[in-house]
Amino acid sequence: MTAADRVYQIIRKRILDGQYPAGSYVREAAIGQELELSRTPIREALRRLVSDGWVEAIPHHGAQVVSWTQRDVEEVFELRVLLEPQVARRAATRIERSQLDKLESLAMRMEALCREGRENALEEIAVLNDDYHARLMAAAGSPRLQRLLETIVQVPVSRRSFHHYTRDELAGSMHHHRELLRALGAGDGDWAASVMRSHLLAARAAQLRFAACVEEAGAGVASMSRRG
Amino acid sequence: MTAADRVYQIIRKRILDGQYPAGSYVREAAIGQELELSRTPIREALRRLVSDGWVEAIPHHGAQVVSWTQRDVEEVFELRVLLEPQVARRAATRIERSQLDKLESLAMRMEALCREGRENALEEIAVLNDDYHARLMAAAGSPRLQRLLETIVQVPVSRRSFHHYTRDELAGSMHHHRELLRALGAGDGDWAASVMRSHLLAARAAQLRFAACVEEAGAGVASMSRRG
DNA sequence: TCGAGTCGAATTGCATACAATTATAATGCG
DNA sequence: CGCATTATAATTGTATGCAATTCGACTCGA
Repeated sequence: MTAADRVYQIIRKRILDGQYPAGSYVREAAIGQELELSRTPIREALRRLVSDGWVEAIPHHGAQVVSWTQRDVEEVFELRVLLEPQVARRAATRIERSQLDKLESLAMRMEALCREGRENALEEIAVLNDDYHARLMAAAGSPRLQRLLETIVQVPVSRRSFHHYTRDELAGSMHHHRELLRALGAGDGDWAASVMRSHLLAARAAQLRFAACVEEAGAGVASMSRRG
Repeated sequence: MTAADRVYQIIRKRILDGQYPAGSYVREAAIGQELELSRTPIREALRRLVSDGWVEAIPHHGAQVVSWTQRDVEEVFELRVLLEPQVARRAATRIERSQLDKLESLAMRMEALCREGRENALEEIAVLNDDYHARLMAAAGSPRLQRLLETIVQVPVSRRSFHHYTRDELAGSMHHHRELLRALGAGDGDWAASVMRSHLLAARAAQLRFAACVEEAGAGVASMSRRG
């Protein structure tokens, strides 16, 4: 692995974590100095981040971390609703027993964390959930579909719909994982795709509810500041 | 526009034209010398080509032009059948009169070329066809969907399904363009999506037929060379 | 006081030189 | 004669220096 690869992952992680907030500039010289590297590998990493849609390159001015509007979030959901059911459909006729077992184990661990209801259980569930979807994608056996989704679904943690779920919605999500396993086990692509679609539409609904809530609060704050 | 941008377009064009055949290596030094540039902008262009899936970067060895297998072609069709109907669906409720007129003009010119049946009419039709689809995409108003498709649909000319159409299939394709215009004019997303789907499935069928033909010919040649 | 123009600082874009790595081919050994 | 090993050449990976461009602040004029 080259230095540029490492820098790429470091910067991406910082964007995801919110360490580099939306709208801020990622300076080649600053990062190079911090990581004790020249600007060259930093530049390469930034160009990759540009093509992956994480930052926007403004000629001769810098690399700006992209801002996510509600419209962007909706656009991503629209694409996921198109593509991810296809992942499930393909996986249904291709997945092997061992992979299916692994998915089941992940589902079980998520359910356990869900029941437990600890403090930062959500974060752990999110990690397992990512693993679940990644393995499903691998089972689908379509490198292009995988690449497309990988460039799309990655979203800053602050935007993860997971964190806006009610207790019921979280339980429903766990149920989807289970049902998807049954559909996969039955080799039923239509069923699998349908479950995945429901899974995503549920997530979208939760996100929309959250966005409306934020919108209202924002309006409230705005009007208050206007009054003040 | 920077030098790296120009290099990117030059190399991509050469890959499309078959000037850089699949499997060959694109050397930084060679292109730099030819274009009288240093390796730096060449490198940037190559990295972009890698993320766009045109070449494969082999660490410390070079950038290799990707080879398209029949499986790759099928994968691309599968994705297009998912995504492009959505383009049509979105466009149906968003397109404006002026854009619609422009599409109609393009469709007319393609039909004229088709009737004319000149020697290299196919090439001209292909250009107009690309324009038609690009404008439709613009009318859909989804930058992400556009980016996704742009990175997917570009395919070396030698692979364009257009060139494998029978006369009837070409006429059918023209008819699809017309029907899509009617659907868009009616603002009917379902209709538009359905027409686009047919359009793509027809293209896929033509490509499959062509592939089978090549396969057979290849087998024949192979057996002949075995005999010889 | 406001606006236009100009100058300067900051940042990226590109060229060049060097280091690291890998494939290849020659060579020595079994 | 075949295989492993090593040396070499070719290529990419990285560092550094300079050029080009842009943005912002300051000055000058109305």
